[in-house]
Amino acid sequence: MSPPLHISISEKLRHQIESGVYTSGDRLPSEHQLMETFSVSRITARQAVANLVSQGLAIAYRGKGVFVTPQKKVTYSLSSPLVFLEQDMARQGIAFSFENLVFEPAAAPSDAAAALGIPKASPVYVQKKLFRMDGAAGAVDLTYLIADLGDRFAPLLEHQMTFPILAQNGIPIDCLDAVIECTHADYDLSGYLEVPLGHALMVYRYTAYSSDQQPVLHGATISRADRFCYSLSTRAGASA
Amino acid sequence: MSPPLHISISEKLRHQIESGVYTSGDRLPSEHQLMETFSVSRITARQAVANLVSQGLAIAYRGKGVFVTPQKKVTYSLSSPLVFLEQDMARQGIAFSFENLVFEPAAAPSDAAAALGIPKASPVYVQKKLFRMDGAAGAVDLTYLIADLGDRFAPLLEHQMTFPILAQNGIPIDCLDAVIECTHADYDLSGYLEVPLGHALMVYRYTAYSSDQQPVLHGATISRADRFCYSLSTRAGASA
DNA sequence: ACAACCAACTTGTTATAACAAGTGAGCTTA
DNA sequence: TAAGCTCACTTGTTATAACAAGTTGGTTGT
Repeated sequence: MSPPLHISISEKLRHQIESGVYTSGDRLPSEHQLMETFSVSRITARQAVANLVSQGLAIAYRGKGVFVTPQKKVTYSLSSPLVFLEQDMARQGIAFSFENLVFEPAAAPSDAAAALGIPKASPVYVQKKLFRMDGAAGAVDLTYLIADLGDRFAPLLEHQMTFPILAQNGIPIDCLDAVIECTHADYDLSGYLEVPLGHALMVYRYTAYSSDQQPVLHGATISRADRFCYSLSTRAGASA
Repeated sequence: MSPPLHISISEKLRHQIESGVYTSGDRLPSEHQLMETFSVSRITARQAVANLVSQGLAIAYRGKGVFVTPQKKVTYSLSSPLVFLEQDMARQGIAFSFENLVFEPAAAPSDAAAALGIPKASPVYVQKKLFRMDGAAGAVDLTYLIADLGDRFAPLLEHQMTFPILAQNGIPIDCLDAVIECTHADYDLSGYLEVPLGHALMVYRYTAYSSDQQPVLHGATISRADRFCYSLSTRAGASA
């Protein structure tokens, strides 16, 4: 009838977080404190905390403690007219910064090649960016299918917004195909994205086409599922 | 340098799943077998399995064992022209069934009321459906903002697809606002959806408008994040 | 004053142990 | 034959214990 102890403790802490006893960034009681407060073993206290961490409500740092994760989500609007992540955040007035990690000619990854309809390992440009906004971090992987990109405006793409730069250079993005899915952080991502292993991630994968229906780039925006959500609208004058 | 034992074991099992040693529905080695195979304690073996379960790669049943979750995801296309879940699955040739749980007049829930722009607790119709497709289950909560729904075609909505029934009765759905986010199963949902506590869920929330821009209904489609994904396209003749 | 060290805290990993509880096969009994 | 029981196996929960490893602040020594 009664739930396991670790669930009860989790729920108690969750309610305290939701009711404001602990707010964004606060330190939760240490495992030792939970042991004494609830008269349980460390395993049980640990499992209670693990429940919160696995759901993204808190994050643990070895040597420091367990801290409440900000609960507010950043909404990325996918509605027409198409805007890239940077633009949409600017429109919403959310502080946004990104850091270029990689920008170089490379052989097309197999998934991007398939999406772009080109042979695997075709020559493309690959860009990797980290972005930060409102305390949350994410990653963007881009695969550009533009032959002479390097000579023309590659340097611009390293430091400026992708879509406007493309448009200014005669390649306006007209439409795209996209998939939104949820995956989990694996060992490849930990550190790179500061996401605990096993944490849920939102992945937004898209293929962008120019106005003549030719594929231009393939992208993946990877973000923490507890900090990001996506919105779309088919209404005429919508701007939510 | 070397990762913790339980991570190594998780990875080994994950690779075995991905390489086909264990496929959809197969039983993984029991905790006792893992203890002997890898010469570790039960805690470590358990933690290795817990990693897989928390990522949705496997699901554990007490008394039976741990079984591989189907990895294939069902894609729900949100592209224009608007189609409801049932229709899109039928179009893709995926076996689909739903079960009506609740259909009754009720006071509008606060979130639906806010989305529909009506006072809280206004009279509405509330419907709850469970659906099954391709081995996955999900739930649909609908809040209808139609005053004389009961007298006209309410019974039809219990057993047939929502959008066509609305259209046939003079209420064609023209456009919608939607948000896609990822949450986690809490105690309310376990059992109801056969989702383990803490499991990631995809939530698709939308407000549907008729052709005269009046809100008609508010809905939420809740599904397992490891079994569902959403796609959209702004291309003209797209049908992916 | 400053650097180095250390002690006390934190979470992370792992072992051993026991009991609870759900499942299923096989045996026993009516 | 059929119902019911038992036993072996499964995962779930919890306790105690020890060490590893990262952080922080205070103390000590130069």
